[in-house]
Amino acid sequence: MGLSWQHIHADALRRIQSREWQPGALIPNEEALAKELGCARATVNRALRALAEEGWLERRRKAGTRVALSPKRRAQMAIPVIRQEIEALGQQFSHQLIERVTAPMPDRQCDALGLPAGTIGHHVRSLYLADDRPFAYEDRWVNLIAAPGFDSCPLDKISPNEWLVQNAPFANGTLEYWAAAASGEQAMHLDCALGTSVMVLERHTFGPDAPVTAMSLTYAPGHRLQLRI
Amino acid sequence: MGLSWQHIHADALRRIQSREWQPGALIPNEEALAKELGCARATVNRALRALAEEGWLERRRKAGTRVALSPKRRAQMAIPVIRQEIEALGQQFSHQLIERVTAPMPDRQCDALGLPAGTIGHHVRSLYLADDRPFAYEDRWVNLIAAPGFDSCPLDKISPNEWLVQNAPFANGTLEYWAAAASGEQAMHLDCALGTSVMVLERHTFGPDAPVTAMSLTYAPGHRLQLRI
DNA sequence: ACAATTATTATGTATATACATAAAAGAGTC
DNA sequence: GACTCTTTTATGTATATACATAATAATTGT
Repeated sequence: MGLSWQHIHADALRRIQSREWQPGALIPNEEALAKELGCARATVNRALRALAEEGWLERRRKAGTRVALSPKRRAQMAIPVIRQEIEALGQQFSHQLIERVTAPMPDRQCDALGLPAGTIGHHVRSLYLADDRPFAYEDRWVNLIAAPGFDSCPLDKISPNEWLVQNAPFANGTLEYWAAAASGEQAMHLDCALGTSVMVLERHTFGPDAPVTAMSLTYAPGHRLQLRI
Repeated sequence: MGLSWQHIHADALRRIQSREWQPGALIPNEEALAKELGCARATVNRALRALAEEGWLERRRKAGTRVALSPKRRAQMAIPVIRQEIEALGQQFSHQLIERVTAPMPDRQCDALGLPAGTIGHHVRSLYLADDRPFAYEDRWVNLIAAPGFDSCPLDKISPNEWLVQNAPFANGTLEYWAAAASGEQAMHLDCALGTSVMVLERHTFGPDAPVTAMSLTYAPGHRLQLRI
């Protein structure tokens, strides 16, 4: 067998990084590369397609393949699942239910989820702990249409997030982070001073048919969001 | 021709989201699916591989393909290039050089970049503006070995980041966000009160041969980091 | 000169075939 | 049972071939 597509991938990446293929320049076409490297065109295609997905190359039919001008590379992040975040740190995960109640959803959440104002939802506030120290404070509204049974599920052993992951269909969503000053409620539960700088994650989740949940997660001070490139 | 891999992809995704294929369950193998759907195994492979990359499926040789238990899907983020961030908001990008000096790099940056303590670097502090309002404050150390000429490049028209993107080879790096209270220096340049909650991005960039730069970027209050899933 | 049409071409995809490889399952041994 | 070794098997990859498609380049018509 000839070369693997990973070889071609590595070789092409080397040429890009060494500037043998300059930013913006056209590179040889698949057929030429295949001939030069002694493999099939499909193999070259596989390698170049991967490089394009990684942001190193830009490909267009007929126009050819060129090195990305500004390597607008993407960082990838595993969507945070708190239990895993905590266990990855070698700490003990636990959670506490603070309050749960079925009530009309605030306008802000209705808007974000695309639901009519005043839609009834289930509101859950809870606290996640790592080694019994506060890790994050969660404020969540759940659309009972998309997640029937959520209002009557036990939330002592399993966290709201885990119940939803297991029981509600999930298609896509949004994720947004910002820095905020801890509110009184947040400061109390996270065991920090009022106004401490904390990271907030707001997430909206949509199922294939209906919006599922709007969640805001306030991390304890010092939390870091790491992305790998 | 038979079905396209996008068709298979969409059909499989539908089965996952409708829970016809339950989380954790094994799905039929490629050959069976190819036969059922009336296409070649390679086509099924392409579709399932894509779904695995997106986090919906977990595949292992011989063990087969199963629906991801917790769909630990990945969010993707374009690595922030400030000019683009600002121009995407429809605002005018500009930047101001605050100070540049060649000096021994602090231990913290040397450690992070894997350079011996006391390595000489070029230190640049600058401010990015959107419509002439402060957008972010940048504090950057550059390894002159990896980016020769950086200490003598003009930084009035072009920003440090842009110069480096165009002139220094770039292989990989790290990206880390957290919430902090604005320091006096940061508050002054970002035109906010001391201690205001701000988002900080720290980024380390490595070339194929040597570390390139350690950067810390403090965003003006209110900045939001949006990720798409 | 300019618009509309056609030809060309690089990438994109589908297919059959063959073999590689990892990991599970089974067989055999102590 | 615990341990090897072998077999089986689903995914992973490489290949040749054929055709699809989009975008450019060339050509034609006015």
